Amino acid sequence: MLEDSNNKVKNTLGRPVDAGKSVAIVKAACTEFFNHGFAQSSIESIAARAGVSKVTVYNRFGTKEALFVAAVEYECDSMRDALDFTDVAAINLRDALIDFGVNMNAFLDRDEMIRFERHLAVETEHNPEIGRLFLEAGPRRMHRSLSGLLDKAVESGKLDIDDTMGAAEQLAGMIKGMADLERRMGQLNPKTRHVEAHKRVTNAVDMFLQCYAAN
Amino acid sequence: MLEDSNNKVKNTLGRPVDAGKSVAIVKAACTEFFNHGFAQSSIESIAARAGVSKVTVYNRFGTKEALFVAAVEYECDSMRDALDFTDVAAINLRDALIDFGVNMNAFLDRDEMIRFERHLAVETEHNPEIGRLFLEAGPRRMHRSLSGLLDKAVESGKLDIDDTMGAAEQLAGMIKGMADLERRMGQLNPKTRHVEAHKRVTNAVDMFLQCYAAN
DNA sequence: GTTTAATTAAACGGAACCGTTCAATAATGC
DNA sequence: GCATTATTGAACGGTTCCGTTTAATTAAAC
Repeated sequence: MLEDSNNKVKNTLGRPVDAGKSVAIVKAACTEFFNHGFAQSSIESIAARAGVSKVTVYNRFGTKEALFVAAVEYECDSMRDALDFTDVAAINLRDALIDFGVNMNAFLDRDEMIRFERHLAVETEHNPEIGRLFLEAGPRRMHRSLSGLLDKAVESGKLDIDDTMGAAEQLAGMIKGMADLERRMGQLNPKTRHVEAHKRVTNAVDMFLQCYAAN
Repeated sequence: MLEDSNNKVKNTLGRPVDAGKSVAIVKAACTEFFNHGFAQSSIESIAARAGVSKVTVYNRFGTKEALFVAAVEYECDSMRDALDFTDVAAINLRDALIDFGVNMNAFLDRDEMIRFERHLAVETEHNPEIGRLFLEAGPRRMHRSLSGLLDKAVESGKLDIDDTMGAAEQLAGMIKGMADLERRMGQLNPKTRHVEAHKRVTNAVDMFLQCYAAN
């Protein structure tokens, strides 16, 4: 994903490009950007964190904005990789849905993800494209994944749902509940958040199944 | 809410303080802060927008941070005032809930609110207290309001719900759906968002009633 | 008119940062 | 050795901004 050759013909002459440095820069950029925001992050601190000179950063990425976009893309790639709760090996549907919900919550509950979402949302005001990148890499992917799970349950006669995408949206919405907002506003109790989340998930799944279970 | 006298004994001597200026400053601060973020906003542009000298801003609010807090409080006050969909005079419960959902969605769908939420979430990282202020003034208030509406329906025998706060959370979550995220990431189609929202609300309410309607 | 306090414009010191330039050095192929 | 490219450190010009100071002006009470 990180194209290092800069679209140039591979040079056989001179000092070779150290590919690891681009990765180090992007990782450092993620840390800085998604912990302090775009404007608050300086290229120099990113370079320092990456163990690289500022000039190298500019040589590889051109501008601060381009580096930010690269950081977003990198983070989205990580999301894509980490977002495979699809292979739920649960025996019954209820357990599968609860599993999905608990995993989803745990995924969203990580500090990195919270901060990433916060700062990304602000930067979409300057560059809407990165908002689309994020949604495609994460939420929409997860939405389709849950919808697919429901599709299978419909096919096997366990559920009776017309619009599985809509139903998946309902379930995901209930699973998030108010915690989504409380989390983003930094008001989720670290001690009780996991217990509360589990309760919220089971309640949501049970309510959901009560409605959509096939007669 | 805006205390202008600075805890001093009212002066009868000298030039009197122009109370309108504090309001103008806070309003200008809201515009700047919640459109460009804290760090990107300069005291000088706020002062200019308020038609006031920079020194006056510092005389009244002391620091940039204090001004930001004042702006958040002002915005939260506005929220409190605007957040009265309580008096739903709908005849049947379904209409009342749909009304509530549509109003809530319209409230959240305003550009000012979207930007306010975005920038506030980022600033909670530096100052968690403002996150609490926001949640109390807005979301939690609305949550209790919806829960109260459900309570009445339970009392009058229309609904059968043990945990009305939990149920209200479920309904609100479904009403938000994915749109909440899409909106924050700047990917909600301006042309279809209202229609989609209405459909999402009615579907959520119907699903909700199907589950919790008293036998 | 005099006194008192609020307000202003202008300027300042200090800091931070972006993006560039330049000379020096490092790592490769020949 | 030489040629070539990557990389570095240091410095620079330009900009922006914070928070303060100063001298001048304004609006009220007396």
